[in-house]
Amino acid sequence: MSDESTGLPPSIEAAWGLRDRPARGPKPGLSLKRIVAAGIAVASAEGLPAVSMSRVAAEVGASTMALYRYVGAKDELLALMVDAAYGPPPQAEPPGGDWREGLSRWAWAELHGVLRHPWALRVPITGPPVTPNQIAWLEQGLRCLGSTKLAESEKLSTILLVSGYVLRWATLATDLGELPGTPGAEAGPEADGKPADDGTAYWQALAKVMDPERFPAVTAVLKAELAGEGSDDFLAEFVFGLERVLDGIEVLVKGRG
Amino acid sequence: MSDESTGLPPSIEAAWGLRDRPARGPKPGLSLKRIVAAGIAVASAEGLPAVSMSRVAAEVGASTMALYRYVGAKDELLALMVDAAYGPPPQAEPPGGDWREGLSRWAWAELHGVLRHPWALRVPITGPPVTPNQIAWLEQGLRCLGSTKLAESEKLSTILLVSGYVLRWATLATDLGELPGTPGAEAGPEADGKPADDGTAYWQALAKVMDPERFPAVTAVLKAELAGEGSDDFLAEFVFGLERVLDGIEVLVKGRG
DNA sequence: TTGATCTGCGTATGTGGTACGCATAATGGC
DNA sequence: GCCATTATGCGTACCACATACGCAGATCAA
Repeated sequence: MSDESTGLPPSIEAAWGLRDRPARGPKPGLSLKRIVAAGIAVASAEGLPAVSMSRVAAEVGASTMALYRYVGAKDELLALMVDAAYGPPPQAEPPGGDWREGLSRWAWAELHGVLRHPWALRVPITGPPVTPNQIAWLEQGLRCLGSTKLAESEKLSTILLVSGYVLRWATLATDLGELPGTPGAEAGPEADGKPADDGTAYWQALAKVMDPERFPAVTAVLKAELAGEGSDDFLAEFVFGLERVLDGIEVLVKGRG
Repeated sequence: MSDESTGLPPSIEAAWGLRDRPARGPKPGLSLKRIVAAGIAVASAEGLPAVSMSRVAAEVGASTMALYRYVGAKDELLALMVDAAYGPPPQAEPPGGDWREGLSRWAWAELHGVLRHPWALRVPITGPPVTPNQIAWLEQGLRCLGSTKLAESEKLSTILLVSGYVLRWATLATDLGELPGTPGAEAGPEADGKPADDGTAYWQALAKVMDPERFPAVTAVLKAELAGEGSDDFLAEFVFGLERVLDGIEVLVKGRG
């Protein structure tokens, strides 16, 4: 039952620093790190769809199949890319500090991370987090709650809640084209003839297909958005939701304090 | 500038009921509805990866290319599948009712929807919602907030917040294998020799790769999870986060009078 | 009836993930 | 120092899949 097999793919174990290089055999000409870095370079420059095994292999100057000595499948490469894109989490507040301040910082750091690597938002989720940096982020988040009296499972749910908000918001924001740096596949933001999308294209399209009488509430929002309320500082909308989440957590924490 | 082009794909416009059938030409032998239903059938029975254009075509007794008379690309088919899976939203509370009660119902309905169609969680997001049912869900959610004094953009953020929580939670829960009905691609939950995953496999794997001294907070959560706290009723964890979200919103709503 | 128009779909193309197996390189044991 | 052992790089497939293109036949306006 408790033997040493983790059930995790070898490349993930390698990312954890397990799996020392075997004694016999030729030295590896590549490294996981280089491959992952190449994948990130491609994704950053040309978007996630451009990341194919052969494209990444070309980037490191190897053949396609050489990569499979380092990762078991493309999914693993993508997972490792996301992990590397996150990088190590920001340092924790001194223990005993304000949990709200800490979680807020943590959320902002995650936001900045995914905005620097928008492609990471498009990587299909294949399972719960198992890579070192992701776990390290989780660790930092949980530590922020160390001074509270929440149960362990509640802390986990709380972190999940905050992180979920950040990722969802970032995804929608990049979807709406309100942010730079999300090349769909090939072209830059305004490489074609059309003017750069200012984020209203979505609402305009909606206005044309929607019956205002059937959808009065959506119509009201739509009008407000087209009138430009709040779009002058799109981060203000992020702050709004984040404060809501933290308020909700605070209600609970104080109730236990 | 405001001509009649929506910029949306024809199949999406068709889902909105625009685009009457042209007068000339043979009658279509298929329909969007049938194609989408076939896609859902395949996804439900064999998982999202099994949904290929040829597989869906076989399901409706047509050739692969016939589908392209109805949808412009596979992405559109997936979007329409998700829309159909959501279906119409639950009926709104009588106007003026309690917003919290309404939003809570709304969140539960969404949860039940995605648990009935777990594959929908795996459909890659390609843009903001533009399909009729998705907009209808948005409408219902916004209406719940009709009795509050929130600004329009705040209402939108609020709905995004709640929906984001539901979807993230459902995704993680299905990832952990705690739920039935998520066939990865081919096999049922326990088709191979191994016993059905009770949801602890993830935590056990983590325990083996993680250094407890570097990750004390994660280790604490892990121990609690392995000890079985809360896993007896996995929906309790959903409730926890949902109540946090609603509490946070309530703080704001009450602050506005 | 005739021609415009639209449908179903056969064919073909390109791309991408990945199984398999061989030649080659490094190492440990003798 | 020689050889069995063990890894590595990678060439060669294979297969699945999305989708461009174009033709034949159906359908209806005139």
